[in-house]
Amino acid sequence: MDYNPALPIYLQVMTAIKHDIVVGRLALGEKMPSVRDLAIQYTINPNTAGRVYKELESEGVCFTRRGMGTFVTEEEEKVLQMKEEMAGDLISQFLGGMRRLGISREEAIGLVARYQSKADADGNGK
Amino acid sequence: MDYNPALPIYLQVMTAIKHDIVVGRLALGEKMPSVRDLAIQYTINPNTAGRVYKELESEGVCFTRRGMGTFVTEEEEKVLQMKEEMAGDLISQFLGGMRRLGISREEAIGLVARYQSKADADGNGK
Amino acid sequence: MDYNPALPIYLQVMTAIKHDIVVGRLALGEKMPSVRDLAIQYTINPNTAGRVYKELESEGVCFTRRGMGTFVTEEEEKVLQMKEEMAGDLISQFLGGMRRLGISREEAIGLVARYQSKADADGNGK
Amino acid sequence: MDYNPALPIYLQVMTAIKHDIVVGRLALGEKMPSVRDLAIQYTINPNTAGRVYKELESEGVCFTRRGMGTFVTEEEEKVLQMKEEMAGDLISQFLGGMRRLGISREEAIGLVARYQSKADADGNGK
DNA sequence: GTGGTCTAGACCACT
DNA sequence: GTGGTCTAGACCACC
Repeated sequence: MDYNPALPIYLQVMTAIKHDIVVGRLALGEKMPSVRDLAIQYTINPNTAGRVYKELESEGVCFTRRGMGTFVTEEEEKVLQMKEEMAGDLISQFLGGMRRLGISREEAIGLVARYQSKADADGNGK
Repeated sequence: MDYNPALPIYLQVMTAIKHDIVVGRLALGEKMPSVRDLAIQYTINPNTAGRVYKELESEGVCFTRRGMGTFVTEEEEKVLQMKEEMAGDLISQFLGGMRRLGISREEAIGLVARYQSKADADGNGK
Repeated sequence: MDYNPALPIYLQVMTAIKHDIVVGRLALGEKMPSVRDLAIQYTINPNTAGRVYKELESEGVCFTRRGMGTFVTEEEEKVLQMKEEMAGDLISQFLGGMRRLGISREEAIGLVARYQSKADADGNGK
Repeated sequence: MDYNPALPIYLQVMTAIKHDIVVGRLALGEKMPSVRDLAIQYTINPNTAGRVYKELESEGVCFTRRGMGTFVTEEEEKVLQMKEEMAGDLISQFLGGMRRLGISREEAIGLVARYQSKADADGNGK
């Protein structure tokens, strides 16, 4: 994983973990890596890893049991909410960019519906 | 303007200028700031500013006359092409993010159509 | 190498390298000197050497891999095209000079066919 | 007229004048501009203009009569010789360039015979 | 005044 | 080690 130096690393790791939960790579209630393992896995400082879990817990994304470890929340509701929030961020960013290009929401929707990526459109990679 | 350290400054300035052209803040054929003024305006080195214009020219976005200055292209066609390209990039990035959340294009379109920004919900029209 | 002050150095070095490729002193796909070595070899600034490679790459003459180096293109087609282009430039310049002397293309061809260099006439084969 | 800083100006002016003679813009025996007028015409120093005539005279291209001025040679033979010499230089330079591209004289002749300039070949200027 | 080129020296990311 | 970017400051040619 490579980090955007403009953003705090702990935020970027939080986002990556939320992704894992939303798409099911981390199941509801599943045990998450130890702080030390998380630090190794993301090549970050153990202190930073600890902060990641602390912030995620404050958002209700996970909870910790002393001596047991950290676990993904068991509330499906919460996961749906996360998904909506992350999707909302994407949409907001997308519509903002389109607006800056002078493109309305309706036009944007039409464009998304018709969108063909370059790779799809033509058969060659160049 | 604050720069994303993950991207070359000259690319970010190029994008900002393209935006200005696409939305008409810079008109077709209009004289653009001198290399030195651009450097001041974006707080970059005159060399970097020169590179911005050179790269933009190689993309056909502007043209330059020695001793006269740099000018926005006079081909409206080119501006439309730029707009499409920039919109395409936004869509690609948007759909990629949604796919990573496990959301299909069709679902994404539905979400965009129903999307209400926080600001809108609060009654803030801006 | 001594440079013609009337032409940008980077263009002259580009031409020299293209010559090397066209006549096979630099083979298809072969690794080219590093930017720093090129700078030493041609007694130019590393920045200028980098520009040479960048411009050559934009012409499709070479390609570059980060951390690996710069390599001659692997497309023989491209080399043939370069050769034709460089020959075309020579011919254009030659015919232009002849025309300025009031000599037609047909006459020029006849002169070339009968041409004996001073060195040849003296029996010097080089 | 713009001068190539790599070559002495007086040589460049000499070449320009020889051109004028070879193509007949300056006729056999015609009076040439005074040293002062030549200096103005080519925006060079009068000393340099004097040197131009001195060198041309030493080559037999012109002759001077005290109190009368400088005149183009009256020997048609000489003009032919100049033309041949200048054409020979062009041919030598041309064949040298071709040889450096690995192209023989015979091939070069074929290319010249078939040569179509870009402008001639296609009807558009771009 | 305009853009174009060059040098010097620095820091970065990738291998 | 590789190329890529950026700054600083200089000189040039053109208008």
